Amino acid sequence: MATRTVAEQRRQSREEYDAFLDACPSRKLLERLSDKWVSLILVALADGEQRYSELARSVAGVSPKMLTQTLRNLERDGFVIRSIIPTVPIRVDYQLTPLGRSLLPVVSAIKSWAEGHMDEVQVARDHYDIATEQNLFR
Amino acid sequence: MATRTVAEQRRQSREEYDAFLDACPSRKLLERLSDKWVSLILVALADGEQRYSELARSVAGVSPKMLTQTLRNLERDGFVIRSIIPTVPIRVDYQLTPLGRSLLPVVSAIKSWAEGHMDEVQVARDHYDIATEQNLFR
DNA sequence: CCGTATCCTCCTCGATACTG
DNA sequence: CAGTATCGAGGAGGATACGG
Repeated sequence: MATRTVAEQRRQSREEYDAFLDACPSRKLLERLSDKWVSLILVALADGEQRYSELARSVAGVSPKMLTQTLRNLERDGFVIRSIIPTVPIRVDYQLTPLGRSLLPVVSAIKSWAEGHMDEVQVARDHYDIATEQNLFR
Repeated sequence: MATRTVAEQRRQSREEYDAFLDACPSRKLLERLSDKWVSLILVALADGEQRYSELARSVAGVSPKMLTQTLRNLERDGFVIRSIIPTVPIRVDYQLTPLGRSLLPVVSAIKSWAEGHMDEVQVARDHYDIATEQNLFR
C-alpha cells in the first residue's frame, strides 16, 4: 500500500466528518448550530457569565421555555457551564466553556454579517419582489 | 451637540442593526441564515455554478421541495443567481452572487467547525448523559 | 430535467400558569 | 429567581404524484 503524504493525511482527518452526508453526525450538529437562538445566546455570553434573567433580557423575545431548552442543549454539547448558586433567591450563572469559546468567532461572525449586510439584502428583496410581481401581469 | 469621534461613528453604523432586538430586521435575517439547508447549499456552490440536480446530489437528503424553497429564498435575498438554459432537456444553473460569496466564509466556517469538533461534542454529550442518568438514581 | 402541487405529519415554538 | 408543565397553533419539512 502506498504511503500517504502529510497533506493527504491531513485531508483525510479533515474529512472524517462530512456534513454533506445525510447520515453523518456532523450534519445533526450543524443543524443544532443552525438554531434560531443558539448564536444569540452564545454571543450574549461572550463578555462573561450571565444569569438566566440577564440572558432573557439580552436575547429579547425568547420565551422561558426556549431559553431553558436551548441552554440545556448547549450545556449537553459542552458549550456552556451551568452554575447554581444556592443563595436566596437562587442564582444561576451560565458561562462559555473553552469549546464554546472556540465556537464564538464563528457564530459571532454570522450575527455580525446579518447586521452588516441587512441593507443590501433588503435591496435585493425589493428588486426580486418587483420583478416577480411584474411577471404576474405579463 | 458634541462632535462624534470616528470610532463612535463606526460604532454607530455597526450597531445600526442589532439582532439581539426582537423587532430588528437583522433578527429575521439571522434566522434565515440559521436554516437547516442554507449553509450546506451555499458551501456546495463555493466551487462554482451547479445545476439543480447536482445540488440535490451534493446536499444529500434534501427533498425537491426544500431545495427549491431554500434556493428561492437565497435568490430573493440576493445570494444566488438562477440561470435557466432552455435546452432540451431544460437546464438550470445556480451560482453565488458577490453578496453570496461574501457570506461564504461565514457559513463555511460553521460547517467546518461542526465537522472539526464533532468528537469533542460527542464526548461532552456522553459525559452529560451519564451524569444526568446518575442523578436519576439518587 | 426541473421543478410545482398537494397532502399530511411531526415538532417546534410561544403563551400561560404554576412551583421549589 | 429560575425554571417546569401543559396546551395549542402553526409552520417546517417529507412523500408522492404530476406538469412544462
